[in-house]
Amino acid sequence: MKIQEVSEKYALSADTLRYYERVGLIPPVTRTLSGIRNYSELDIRRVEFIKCMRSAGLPIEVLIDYMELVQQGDATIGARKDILKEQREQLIARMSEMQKTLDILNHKIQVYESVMLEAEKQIKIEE
Amino acid sequence: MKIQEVSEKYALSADTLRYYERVGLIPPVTRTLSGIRNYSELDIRRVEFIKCMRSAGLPIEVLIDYMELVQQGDATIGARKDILKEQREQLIARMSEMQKTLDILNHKIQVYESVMLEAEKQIKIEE
DNA sequence: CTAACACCTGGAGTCGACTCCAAGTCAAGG
DNA sequence: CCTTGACTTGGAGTCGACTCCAGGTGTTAG
Repeated sequence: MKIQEVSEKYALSADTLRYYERVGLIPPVTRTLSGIRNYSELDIRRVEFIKCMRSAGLPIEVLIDYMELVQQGDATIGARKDILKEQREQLIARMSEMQKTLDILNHKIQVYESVMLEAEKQIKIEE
Repeated sequence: MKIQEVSEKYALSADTLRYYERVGLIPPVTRTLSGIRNYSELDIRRVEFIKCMRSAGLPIEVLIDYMELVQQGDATIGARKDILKEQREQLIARMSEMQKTLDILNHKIQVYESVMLEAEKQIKIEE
């Protein structure tokens, strides 16, 4: 799979895919003889994983550290688990912040809605 | 309430509070005669609201637009509601992305955990 | 009255995460 | 063979959201 296909499939720009590889978020992708990226199944699974983690806001630096450990093999499983657990806690914290905000948004929208209904009634009375 | 107290109470730096005011996220704060910010109840409620919205990732630009409408009075209630509804949709979308990621994190952590348990057993057998 | 410390402003700097560009190479159709 | 369009690299630029700084003013404890 060439870079543009991957880009389209995962809604990540080709520039972003190259950037991810450059900074070590994704290990070097398979290439054709002439040097063009040719994403393998494994490369694509990595892109998918990184996209998912990024979309939840995990910082690039943390993911670089994690992917480095993955490259180093099974001896690093403990360290990897620690990273993921830490990120899970932070993710849960962010989600609960967001839930609070969502509740407030819902409440405000509801208030606006009823204010608008009142205003409409008022107009009807005046008619 | 002086800026430092507000800063401590809401865990926002004094610089950030001034920045929010400068860009219009918060309308000009009450001042003492000598020009020092003296946050009123209302000012503080605004800080609280903005902090909450920002912590859920609502963009500053959107919040500036919203706060501008708030300043313009009741005629803008419809427009405000539209903004909030739009932001609510985006928030829900982000949260569901995060839930997916959380599921994957949980799964990965669980796999690592069982891999580590297996390794331990292996060591026991070898002993 | 002065030292020390919080506050002020305008503007510049930083940081994370891309995003764009120039200048060159490669692949496929006519 | 030549053109056209996708690919390559290294490096610079952008964007959102702060964060810091210099140079000055206000305030309060001793």
